[in-house]
Amino acid sequence: MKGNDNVARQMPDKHGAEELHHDVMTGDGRIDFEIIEGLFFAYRDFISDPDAILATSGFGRAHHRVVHFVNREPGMTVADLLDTLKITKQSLARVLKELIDSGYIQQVAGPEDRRQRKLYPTRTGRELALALAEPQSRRIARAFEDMNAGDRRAVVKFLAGMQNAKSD
Amino acid sequence: MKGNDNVARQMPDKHGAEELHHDVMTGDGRIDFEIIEGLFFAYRDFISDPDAILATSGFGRAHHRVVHFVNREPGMTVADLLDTLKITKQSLARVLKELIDSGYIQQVAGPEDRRQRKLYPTRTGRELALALAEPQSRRIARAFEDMNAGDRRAVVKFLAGMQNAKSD
DNA sequence: AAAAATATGTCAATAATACTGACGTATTTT
DNA sequence: AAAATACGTCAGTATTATTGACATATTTTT
Repeated sequence: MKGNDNVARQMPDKHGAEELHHDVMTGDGRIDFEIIEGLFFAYRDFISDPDAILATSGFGRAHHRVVHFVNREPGMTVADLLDTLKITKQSLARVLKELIDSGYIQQVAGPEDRRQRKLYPTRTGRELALALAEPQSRRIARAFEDMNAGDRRAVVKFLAGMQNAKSD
Repeated sequence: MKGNDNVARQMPDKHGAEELHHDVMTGDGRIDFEIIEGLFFAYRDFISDPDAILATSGFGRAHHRVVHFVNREPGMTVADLLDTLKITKQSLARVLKELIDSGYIQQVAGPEDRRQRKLYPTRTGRELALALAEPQSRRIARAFEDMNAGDRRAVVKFLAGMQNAKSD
């Protein structure tokens, strides 16, 4: 009973007079599709660079994010990381454990508060983070190629403006 | 045998003289961390708006992307969609089927090539796409609030420059 | 007309990332 | 001593994605 019981061939208009939209959705100019789609495609391609590198080492995007932020803020705690990534403790657990077991990150008990695990990158962890950031940075440089300093400031301001207000 | 065999407490520096980086990764100024991180946070918060709406209707991000692009280009085929989303046919299949079964999208056999399934949004599908786009657009408008037309052009150009070259 | 290519669908198995809820342990604060 | 905190872990589940193989309808090529 396999195969292609291709509904469309039998009934191109199944529910009879169901109204279909053949016109492009414009939102009457009230929706900024240019930016919405620009962000989607930009981000899709932006993360494809590190994805290709990660695929060879058996890691995924979650590992990338962890190794990135630990390198950017050495000594950050697990709680800091959870807050930055906005994921749950359980989601982070496996990824972080794998990075520690593979020698990319190490934990050190907090000097004041010994309940905390302060996270630090090893030399290899630093190298990985840089290797992942490099193609992304090249892509960014290419995008800014013939733009001026004001243009760059506009982009930085825009990206900041897109973010939720910091809670702390 | 449960519980917390907290490695960090026993051996804060497990591999002995393993070098840890306590310094912030700067990339010697060769890596554009400001934009890399700006993009990450901006995108993370940008997709959190529709996520909240989708959660109530039992759909996920994949459904969002499909319903969005079908609305933006009614009559697109399955192949078009695969090319836009850069996912596999199998990944798309379930999501598309659910949207069709729920009455958000309909298929019509291609008038010239009857192998093709041309995809069209129903009225409900159009409404969903607009409802999802609205908070995103509001966020974008807020980000552009006190920026001028040139700033906006810079952002558009930047987002375009971040994308891979079109293959066709 | 037969063969090949194309567009799509489907089955099976699997992986990565994420979630909720509950509970355990070490440590610090009250 | 009790409560709160930081972290880890177990169990179960959901979503999104993957690869590979194969089926069907249709169109194009030979």
